[in-house]
Amino acid sequence: MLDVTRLRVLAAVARHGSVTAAAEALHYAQPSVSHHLARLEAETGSRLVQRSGRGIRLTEAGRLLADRAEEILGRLDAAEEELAAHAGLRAGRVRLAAFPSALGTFVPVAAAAFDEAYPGIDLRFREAEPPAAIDLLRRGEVDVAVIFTHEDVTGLRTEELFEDETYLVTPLDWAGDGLADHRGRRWIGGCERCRAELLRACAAEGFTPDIRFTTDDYVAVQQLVARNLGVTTLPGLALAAHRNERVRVVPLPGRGRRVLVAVAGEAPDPPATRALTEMIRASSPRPPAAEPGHRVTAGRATLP
Amino acid sequence: MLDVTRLRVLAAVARHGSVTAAAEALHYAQPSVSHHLARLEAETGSRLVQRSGRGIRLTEAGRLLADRAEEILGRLDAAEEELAAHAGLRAGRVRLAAFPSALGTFVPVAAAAFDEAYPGIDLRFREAEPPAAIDLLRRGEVDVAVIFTHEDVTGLRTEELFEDETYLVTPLDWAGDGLADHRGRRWIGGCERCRAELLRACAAEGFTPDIRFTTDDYVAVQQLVARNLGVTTLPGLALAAHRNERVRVVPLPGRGRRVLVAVAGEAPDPPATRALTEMIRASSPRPPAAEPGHRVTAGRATLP
DNA sequence: AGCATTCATCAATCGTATCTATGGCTTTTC
DNA sequence: GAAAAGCCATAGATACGATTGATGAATGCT
Repeated sequence: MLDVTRLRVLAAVARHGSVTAAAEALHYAQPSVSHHLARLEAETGSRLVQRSGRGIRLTEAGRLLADRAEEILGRLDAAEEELAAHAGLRAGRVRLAAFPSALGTFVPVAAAAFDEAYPGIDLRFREAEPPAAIDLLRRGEVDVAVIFTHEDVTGLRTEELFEDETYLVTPLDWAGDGLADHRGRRWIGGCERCRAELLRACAAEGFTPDIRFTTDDYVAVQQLVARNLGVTTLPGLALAAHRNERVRVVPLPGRGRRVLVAVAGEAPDPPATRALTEMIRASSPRPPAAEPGHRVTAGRATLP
Repeated sequence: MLDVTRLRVLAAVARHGSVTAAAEALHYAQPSVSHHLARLEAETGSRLVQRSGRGIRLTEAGRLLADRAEEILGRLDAAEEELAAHAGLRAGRVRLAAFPSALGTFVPVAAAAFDEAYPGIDLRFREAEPPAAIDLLRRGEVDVAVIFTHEDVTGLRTEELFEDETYLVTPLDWAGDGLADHRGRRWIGGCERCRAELLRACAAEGFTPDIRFTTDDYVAVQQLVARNLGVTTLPGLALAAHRNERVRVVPLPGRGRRVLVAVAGEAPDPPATRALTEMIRASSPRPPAAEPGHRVTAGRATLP
C-alpha cells in the first residue's frame, strides 16, 4: 500500500514546486526528497514527476496523487486532534449504569457537576440493577456502574462509596423497632436479591417472613405500608429518594448494603471514565475520601 | 504525526477483537502487534486498549481512532486504485494545443480515435499558434502541442509528422506558377510568422511583395483571392481544410513547413500523453513512421 | 562563456520494525 | 481445587530502510 511518508513528500513537492523547496519545508536533505519520489514512482509504477529544464513538474498522475495525499494527511491531522480532544476531556462519551434509588438521589448531582465541568463529553445513563449492571460492564456496554452489593465482586475494579443503612419500614402506629417484633405481620419483598437479603436477615432473627407482596418500586412499597398492608425493609437511599410521611422508619444497624462504583478493565482508566468516577465519589452521601486509607475492594488489584 | 502502520494494526485489533487474531490477519507475530499498540499509545498519549481478563478491549479513544484509521486506510486504497486507473488509461486528462488548420484536418481524426480507444480520458483541445503553443507547453498548461516550424525548437521534445508543402494561390485566370511571376500584384499576408516567411521567400526571388491585406483566416484569404484582390501563399493543410473552387493553387517545392508534435519534460511521457502523440502520428497525412530511422528533432535528447 | 541553481546517484550511519523466546495472568477443564 | 490452555507483555537479536553528506551532470541566467 501507499507509504504515507512518501505521500507527505510528494505533497510538499506539489505545494512548493521543487524538490529543494520541499526538502527545506520538510527539514529534509534534498537527496531524501529525490529518493522518496523515485521510490514512490517505482512502488506505484507511475511516473509522478518529470524533469523540466532546471526544475521538475508534476505529471497528471503526480498531481492527482498529491491531491489525494493532501486529503489523507488532513484526515490524519484531524484524527490526531480528535484524539487530543478526547484526552483533554473536550470530547468523548461515558456511559453509566446505576440502580434506581441511586439515580433518584446522588447520581444526578454527580451528572450535573460532570456536565458542567466537561460540556463536550456525551454522558449517558442507564438504569440497571447490580447484576445486570455488572454484566453491562463486562460486555463493555457501559463504562461505569454504580452498584450495591453484600458480597465482594471479582473481575472488576470497585471502590466503596458509602454504607447504605437498611431501615425497617412500618405503618405509623405499628409498634416494634426490631425485625422480630413483626414476625406475625405480612411482609412486602423487593427485588429478588433484596428479598434474599431480607430472608437472610429474618432467619438470623429466628423466623421466616410471610411475604405477600413483591415490588421493586420503593414508592409503591411505602404506599403499601402506609395503607397498613404490611411491613418491609428499605435502604436509606430509597428513603432519601422518596419518603412517604405516613410510614415509620427505624434504622437496622449492621444490616446495610455497600454502595460501590465499578469500572471494567485495568488501570489507568480513560480520562472521561476517571473524571466521572471522581464526580460520583464527590457527590455520594458520605464520601470516605477524607481518610487516606479508605477501603478499596478490587477483584485483584488494589488502587493506591 | 500518526503512524499509518500502527493505525493499520489498531484497526485490525478493532476488527478482530484480540491481539492474537489481529496478528494472524496481518501476518505478524503477536508481539509485533502488542508493540505497535504500546507505541501508538505512547505516541498519542492516550490509552487505546485495556486489558480485560484474558483479552483486551478498546477504550472509547481506541475505538474512535480505529474508526478514523479505517477511513484513512480506505482513502489510501482508493488513491492507489485511482492511480492504477490513470496508468491503465482508464482515467486521466490530456490537453492538446494545435494550430487552426491542423484542428481543421487531421487532429479531429486523431481525437476521435483516441476518444474511442480511451473513453475514460478527458481529452481537451485548445487552438494556439505555434509560439503560443510552445509557451503553453513550457508552462505546463497543455501536455501535447501540434506545431509547425521552419527552425528547430529547443527545450522540448518534438517529433516531425510530415512536411506541409506551400502553395501559391492565385485567382483562376491569373497566369504564372512562380512567386516572381506575381511581383507586381497585390499580396495578402497571413499571421506575423507566415508573413515573415513570405517576405523571406520573395526576397529569395529578388522582390518585396506589396502586402495589402492581412488575415489569419484561410477561408477569408481564399475568398479575397477568388475576388481578384490579390495573391498569396497557403500551406497544404489550410487548403485541405478548406478549398475555394474559384482559386488556382500551384505547389512551391522546397518551401514547405515542417509539422511537429511536441511534448514537454523528459521521457518517458505519462501514459495518456504517449497514447495521444501516437494517435496523432498515426492520423497525420503522411506519417513517416514506416521508416525505422525517421527524423527526430529534440532539444537535446533523441528519441530512440 | 562563466556561474549559480537544481536534481540524481553513491556510500555510510542510524533508527526501528519484526522475529523468537520467555514470563505473568486469567479462564477453563478434569 | 489443581492443572492446562489461552492471551498478552517484555527482552534481546536481526535486518531492512530512511536519512545524510559528498559528488556529478545538466540547465538557465548574467
